[in-house]
Amino acid sequence: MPDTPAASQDVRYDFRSAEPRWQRAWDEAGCFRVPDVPPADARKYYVLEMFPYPSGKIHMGHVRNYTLGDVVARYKRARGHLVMHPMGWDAFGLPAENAARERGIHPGKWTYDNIANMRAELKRMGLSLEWEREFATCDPEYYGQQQKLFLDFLNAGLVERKESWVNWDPVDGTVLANEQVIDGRGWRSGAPVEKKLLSQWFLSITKFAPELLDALDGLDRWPERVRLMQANWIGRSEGARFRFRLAEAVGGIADCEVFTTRPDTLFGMSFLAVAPEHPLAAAAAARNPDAAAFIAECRAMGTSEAVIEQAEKRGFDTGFSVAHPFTGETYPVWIANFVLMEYGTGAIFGCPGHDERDHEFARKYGLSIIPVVRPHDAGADFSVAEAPFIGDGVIINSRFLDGLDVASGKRAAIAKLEELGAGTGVVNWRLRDWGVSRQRYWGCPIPVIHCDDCGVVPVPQDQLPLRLPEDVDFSRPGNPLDHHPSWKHVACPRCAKPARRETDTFDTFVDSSWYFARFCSPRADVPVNRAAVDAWLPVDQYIGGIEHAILHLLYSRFFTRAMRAAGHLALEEPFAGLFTQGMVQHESYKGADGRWLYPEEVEKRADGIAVVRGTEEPVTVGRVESMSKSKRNTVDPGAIIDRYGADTARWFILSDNPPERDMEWSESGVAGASRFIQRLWRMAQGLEQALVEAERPDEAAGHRLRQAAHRSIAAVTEALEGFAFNVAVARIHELANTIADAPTAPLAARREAMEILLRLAAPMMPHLAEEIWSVLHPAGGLVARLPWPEADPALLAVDSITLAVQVAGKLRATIEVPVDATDEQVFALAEAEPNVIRALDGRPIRKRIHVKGRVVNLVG
RNA sequence: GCGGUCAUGGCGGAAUGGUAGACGCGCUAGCUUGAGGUGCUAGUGGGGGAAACCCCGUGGAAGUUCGAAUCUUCUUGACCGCACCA
Repeated sequence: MPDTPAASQDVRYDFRSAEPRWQRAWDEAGCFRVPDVPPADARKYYVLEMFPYPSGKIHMGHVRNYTLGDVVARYKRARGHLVMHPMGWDAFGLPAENAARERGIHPGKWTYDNIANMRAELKRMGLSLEWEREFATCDPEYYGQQQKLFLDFLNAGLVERKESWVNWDPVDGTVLANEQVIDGRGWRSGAPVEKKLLSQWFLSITKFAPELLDALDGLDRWPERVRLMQANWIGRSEGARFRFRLAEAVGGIADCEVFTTRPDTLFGMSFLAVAPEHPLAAAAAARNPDAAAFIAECRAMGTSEAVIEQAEKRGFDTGFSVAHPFTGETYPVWIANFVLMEYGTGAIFGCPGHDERDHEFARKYGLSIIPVVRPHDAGADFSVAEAPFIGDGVIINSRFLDGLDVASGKRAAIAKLEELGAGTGVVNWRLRDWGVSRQRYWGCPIPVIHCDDCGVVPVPQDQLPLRLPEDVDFSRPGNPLDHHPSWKHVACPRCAKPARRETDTFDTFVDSSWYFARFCSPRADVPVNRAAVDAWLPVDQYIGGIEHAILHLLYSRFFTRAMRAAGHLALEEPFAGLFTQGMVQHESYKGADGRWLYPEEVEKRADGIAVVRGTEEPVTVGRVESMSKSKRNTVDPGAIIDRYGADTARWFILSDNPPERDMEWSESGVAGASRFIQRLWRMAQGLEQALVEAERPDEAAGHRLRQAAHRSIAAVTEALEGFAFNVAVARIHELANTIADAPTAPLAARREAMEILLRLAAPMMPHLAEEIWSVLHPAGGLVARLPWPEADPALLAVDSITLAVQVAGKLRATIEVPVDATDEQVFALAEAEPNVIRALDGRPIRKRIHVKGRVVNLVG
């Protein structure tokens, strides 16, 4: 619509006053509140975005994540669902302790101050969140319930205490996660990391390994690649587990068990290798200082250095030997750095002819390489001397296996092993139990007490929550809980003798493994109110970053099953639908001296040259990459909302590209979104007045406008259903263009089209929708309460359509035909088109194709 | 190495096997407005043509089909995940 004089461009939409006003209105009307236990006839819908870590400020990734979730929540609400959309904080973790060490702020104060900041920032986005359900995982009310859950799991036999190898930082006196080990050194202390055997708590996730794998097939609203990543992580493999008898027992060890997926190649064996942590290696070390030195070297390597060393396979010949279960021949036992204690049995038989690692190892140490599988198409020159052969083929040099293919060779070898009582066919899993002990302060205390007489004793239920002490000292390295003067000293609940509290706290992944369930009844004095979780779970749509594709989601799936085993819910899968969003990226900039510059420090001049704002210093524009503080290519959401408003930020972030892909945040893109918001505001001016209709309003144009508006309903609905928010945005742009192009249509039609547009756009730009709606309907309610618009079928019906006419598959013309036109009518029209006649060039038509509503193709 | 995803104008992208490039950004020209981020109109894949139109075009090569961005095979490249998993 061309601007009328009354709606000139000085009419600006004042988002600064409107946005807070509508946020208050939604809040006061309680638009987003739902009961813990919904009415029986309610169509529930649970929308959840991965809750944030309270780092202090929200970033663009949060804006994208929460905007996506909010569109879903608002849309589903309009579709008549009872929508739960809660928010909370993943509030335990190391950064709070770092702040305490570096700046002397208590982790609790640091965390809650950050939460207050970020809550205010999120509220400015106008998200349809139910803040009444908010909690932080560091609230004792939350972690106390987590402690109860842990004790329930302990009772249910899902918790174990066992020794495990950890990355140990000898300077900080703490265990490091793999990602905290950089080049073999502690990320904070810089000290070489050691492998250390510690007694730790484990959750028995492996008990559910088959179920966790099989259930992936049913998660049909999860991205395929996430399911694949989980399947790989769980890592099921079929093979055989069997024993080699040692030629001579050492240190009381008489045999050595191995796991293999290739029992068919057993006759190609040339050595046996064990991990440096294997008992046989220890036995060798006890007799031979050189073996001990080799093992110590492997251990000092740490987990991360192993990556650097991965090319080099190293081994140590123990001098022990084992007997082949089929032939009785003896083979040497090596300690090898490439054998993992954690996988299988920590021991393998080496078959250099048909395994790359074994091949490399055998060549390095001059061990024999025997071919036992020959490719089906092998020529006379077949050899495994240079490279191993991994594929399928015919088994050779293998006595009773000769002539079989690989698959039947495996079966035959396993049958023989079982017959000999040497071993058995097994399924092996890559997944390991989940070690949850962390030697840290800012985490949920593990509620057990160690008593010299009674062993491990659970903290009694009436003493939960077991709170963290407030008075802790961060000036010393190590775990403040451990060196707290009094906290860990307690009487044993069972025998009343002096005992010690567990001073480890939980891995923070534990906190986030059940928060989605807690949201259903966040104030309950049990972990979850059964009626609430039965009604609300599963989460219908979960939205978050792909970086959590494995651990967080797998742990949550495990927790759901563990909670079921403990009787807290009846569910198998926590997240029925999962959407993984892409990252937010930005150009990076460097000044003349190579320093990184923030986007706001850079000015792009009209001549296309970038300079440091206010100077002549040239700026190098770098790659578009994920926003990171180190590269300073970040944009502060708060600043964007200050300048453009929340609706603009939301609209741009949705419009740029499909949400699963990485997006580029660009200044021009935001400016464009802002212009569109202002344009809609201008277009709405005057529509509220009961103006005298323009002379002779164009009823036909009005009808066409109405048809377009009602078709938009179907188009936008389809786009939103498919998470194609960028397409939904495009459809709304089209409708706006159509309205603007119909200035002669009757006011009522233009107003109806505008109202439809607003309601379709409302999930994405909720404030502007309310603002315009309130002008058009001064006494009307909130758009947030309106149902989704419904298209009038009469307006969707069309009486004629445009058909493409092809000649031999090439477009030559378009024709207008009645929708119910017969083939004969369509062909007659098509063949009369001058351009079609010319393209046929006098050739008779050999074939006529008419696909109703789509195309006509004539082949001459 | 194994597994997976993707490839369309200057850019982001759209397209149930049926008019490729919707919509936006950017750009060009004109008109307006007026000095701090405007508004309007027209155009904008490449080539040819005054025009009507024609030819080419969805990383590359082949195939299936009346018809392929879409399906199949091969190939190239980018990205992601796992990675000594026996």
